[in-house]
Amino acid sequence: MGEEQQFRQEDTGGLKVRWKQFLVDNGLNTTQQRELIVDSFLKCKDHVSIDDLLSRVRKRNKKVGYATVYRTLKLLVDSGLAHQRQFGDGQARFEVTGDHHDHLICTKCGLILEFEDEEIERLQENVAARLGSFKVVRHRHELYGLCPKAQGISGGSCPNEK
Amino acid sequence: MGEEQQFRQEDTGGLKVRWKQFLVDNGLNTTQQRELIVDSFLKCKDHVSIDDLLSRVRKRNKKVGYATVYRTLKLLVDSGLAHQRQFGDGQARFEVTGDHHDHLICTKCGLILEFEDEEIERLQENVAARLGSFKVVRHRHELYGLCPKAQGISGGSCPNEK
DNA sequence: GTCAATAATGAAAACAGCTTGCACCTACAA
DNA sequence: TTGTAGGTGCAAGCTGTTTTCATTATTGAC
Repeated sequence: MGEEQQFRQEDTGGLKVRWKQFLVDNGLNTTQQRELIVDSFLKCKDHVSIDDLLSRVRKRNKKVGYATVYRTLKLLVDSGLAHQRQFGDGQARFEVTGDHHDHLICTKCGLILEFEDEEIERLQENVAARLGSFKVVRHRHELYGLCPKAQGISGGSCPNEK
Repeated sequence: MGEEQQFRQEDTGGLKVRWKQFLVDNGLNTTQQRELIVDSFLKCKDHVSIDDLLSRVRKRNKKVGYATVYRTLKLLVDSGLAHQRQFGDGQARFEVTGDHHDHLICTKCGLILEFEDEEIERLQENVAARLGSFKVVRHRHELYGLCPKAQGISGGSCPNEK
C-alpha cells in the first residue's frame, strides 16, 4: 500500500511533466488557476464531471469560474492527459489517462467499475476487419447493470443510491 | 429480395400488433399522429434522430409538432419497440428493436454499421462475474474509426462526408 | 349520432449542460 | 518595469431535450 501510493505520486509527477511540456509546446501560460485545476484533476482516481472538479477546486480557491475549469479540461483532453466519457446521465465525465479500460456502471447507485479484457479487444479488431477493412481508432464499451448491493445480495443497501 | 421484403412487412406487422397492445394495456388512445409517427418509425431501417423522424412524418402531415414525435418515441422506447442510442454527436438516435447488435461508426462520414459477436457477449458476462457478481442488464459497445472510403482505400470519397 | 369526460397535440417557454464573447486581469519576455 | 499576448470570470447564447398550457381530438355512455 505504501508502495502503491509512492508509485502513484511518481506517476502523477510524470503526468505533470507532460502537462508542463504541453503548455510550452503550445505557447500557453502557467497560471494559478490552471495549476490548481490540473493538480486537483490529477489527484482524482474516479470519473469527475465538470461540476465535481469545480467544487473540489473551489475548496482551495472560491473564485475559480466554471468556464476556466471547462477550458482547462479541454486542454487536458487535447494534451492527452485526460479522457472524456459520456455515460448515461447527460453530463461529460473526465478521467486521468492511464491504462486502457472500459466501464461497468451500476444503474441504481451510480457505482463505476473499470475493466479490461485483451480477448475482447482482439475480437473487436476481428469484427472491424470482417466488416470491410474498417479501421478502429477508439471504442466505447460499457456494461450497465446492478452491482451486488443493488441486487440485494449480502443485505447491504446501495452506497451511492440517489 | 422479394422474400426479404415480404419478411420485413410481416415483421413490421408484428411490431404494430405489439404497439396496439401496448396502447390498450396502458389506456392510451390511437390518434392520427401516433399512427403516422409509429408507421414512419417502423419503416426506418437506420438510426433516426427525432428531427429525422419529424421530417419524414411531415412529408405526410405538415402540422405534426416536434413534441409529439418526442413523446411518441418515448412511448416506443417504453413499449420496448424502440431502442434509444447515444452516439458521439450529442443527439439521441432511435432504432427499431430487433436482433441485438452493436455499432461501428465512421467518424469521418458518419456511416453506421452494425455487428454482433456471440463470443464478445460471452466474455462480457465473464467480466461482470469476475468483478463481483455484477448483473449486466444492457450494454453499449461502439467502435469508432474510419471506413475504407474514409481511409482513402479504393479511391472513393466518403459518401456522407459533411 | 350527440355529448361530456378524458387524453393528446402543438406552440412556446423552461431547462440543463455546454460553449463563447467580452471587459478586465495576469504572466512573462524584452 | 512595462507592453502585450494570453487567461479569467461573468453573463449571455446555444443545442437538444423536456414540460406547460390552452386548444383540439378521441372515446365511451347515452
